Amino acid sequence: MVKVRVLLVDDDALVRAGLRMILSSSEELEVVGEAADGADAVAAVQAHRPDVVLMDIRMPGMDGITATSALRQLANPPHVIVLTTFQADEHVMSALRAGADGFLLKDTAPTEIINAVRLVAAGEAMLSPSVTRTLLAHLGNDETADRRRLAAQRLASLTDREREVATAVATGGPNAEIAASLFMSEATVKAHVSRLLTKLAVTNRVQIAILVHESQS
Amino acid sequence: MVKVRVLLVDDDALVRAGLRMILSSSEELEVVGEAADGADAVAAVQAHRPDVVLMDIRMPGMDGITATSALRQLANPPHVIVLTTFQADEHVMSALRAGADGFLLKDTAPTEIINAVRLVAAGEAMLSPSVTRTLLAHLGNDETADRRRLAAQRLASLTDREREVATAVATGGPNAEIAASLFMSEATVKAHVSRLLTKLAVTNRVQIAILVHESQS
DNA sequence: CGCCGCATCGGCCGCACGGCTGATATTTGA
DNA sequence: TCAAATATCAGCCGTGCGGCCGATGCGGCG
Repeated sequence: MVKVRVLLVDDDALVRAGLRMILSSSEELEVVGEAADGADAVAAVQAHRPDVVLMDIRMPGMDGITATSALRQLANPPHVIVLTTFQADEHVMSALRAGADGFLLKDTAPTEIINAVRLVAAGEAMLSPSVTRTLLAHLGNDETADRRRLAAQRLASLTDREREVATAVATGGPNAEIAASLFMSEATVKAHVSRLLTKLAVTNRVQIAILVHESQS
Repeated sequence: MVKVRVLLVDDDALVRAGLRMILSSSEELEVVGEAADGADAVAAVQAHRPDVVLMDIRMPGMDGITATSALRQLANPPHVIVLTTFQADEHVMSALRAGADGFLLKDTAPTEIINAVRLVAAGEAMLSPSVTRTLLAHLGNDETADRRRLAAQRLASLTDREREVATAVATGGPNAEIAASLFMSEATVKAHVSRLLTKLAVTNRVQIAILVHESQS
């Protein structure tokens, strides 16, 4: 059976040593290299062709997020697990968008880390529970979805024609263009927009556009 | 210590019995009721006020997804874990959008199920690894994400200050307000906006707002 | 029938927007 | 250290935006 090849990326040598200890306790894993920052990581990946990269976020030079993006650009990219102490929400989202297959907090139990590496190597994904929480929140549970519902609700009070004008406004075109696309006079567009502003209780067309876009997010 | 109150929703009595067995092996959990379809589930939730609902997707009558949506509308809604045999991608996404805090496959180990219930009761979230996989795929695959990346890319060519102005423009306020919030003169705001229009290759502030909002979706 | 909501258009007017030109610090980098 | 980029501000000016008033036609409803 071929071992899973792992690369450790962390600016702290102690952390790398600790991880190496943990991972080496599994027969199936093999640490094939280490790197201290993002740039090193890219080079090390090309040199050692690991299956999985354990990546810290906070590093001098190229940070873990950008490094992850860079790695995913490579041919035959490795799977990446982000391993960090904090879970600031933006980090979570940007790491996952950058193409990470895992996001673990450093207080994760050693056996869990090993398990995560094996899963990720097999093409699955693994997140710490609280990270999953953040992800789901961003997906549409909380305020994001509430804002969407609210926007949709306000737009619902409009007539069909008004809503057409609103979506046209949301494309960013000038009134003349909107008039043409909806087969009406520019004066009519202005009349509609005026009514939209009052009905939606906003002060200019930018906010109309925002509402429309929020309702469709 | 107060036990976590659990409600089982599945049209198959055998499955409910099995789950009851599994969960009752934990001291911290207490199955307070069962339901055989979505409508029953809503009624049972109102009757028993569970902390966590284990919800099957495929059920006669109201399915698990709609039931989940319905439950989240309630005051003091319970956490919902979807528990199903298949993991068709649309099911995963719509369940999570409906507000599920967990999504487990029925082949999940009993201890994992118990663990998931405890986590979810504590406000965390828990997904089976392969479900996480699909979720992440949907996060970075979509045309939505492509549009997001494109927008973000265009905004990346801006300077920090310009980006601040852009996000301020995206709030829909007039130039004077933007000037005040960023501690600069209105003339400077106009200068920045003009440069934004050229750099982003758009024709008016509405389109700036759209770009900003797309980049953050 | 008259009333009302909706969609359509026109004109007037003030103001915010956006283009253009040009000027002065400050910071960055070669 | 000097040039380039960036951030700051000013004035001018034309156009689009948005407020306001009013008019017409059309369909539904009591």
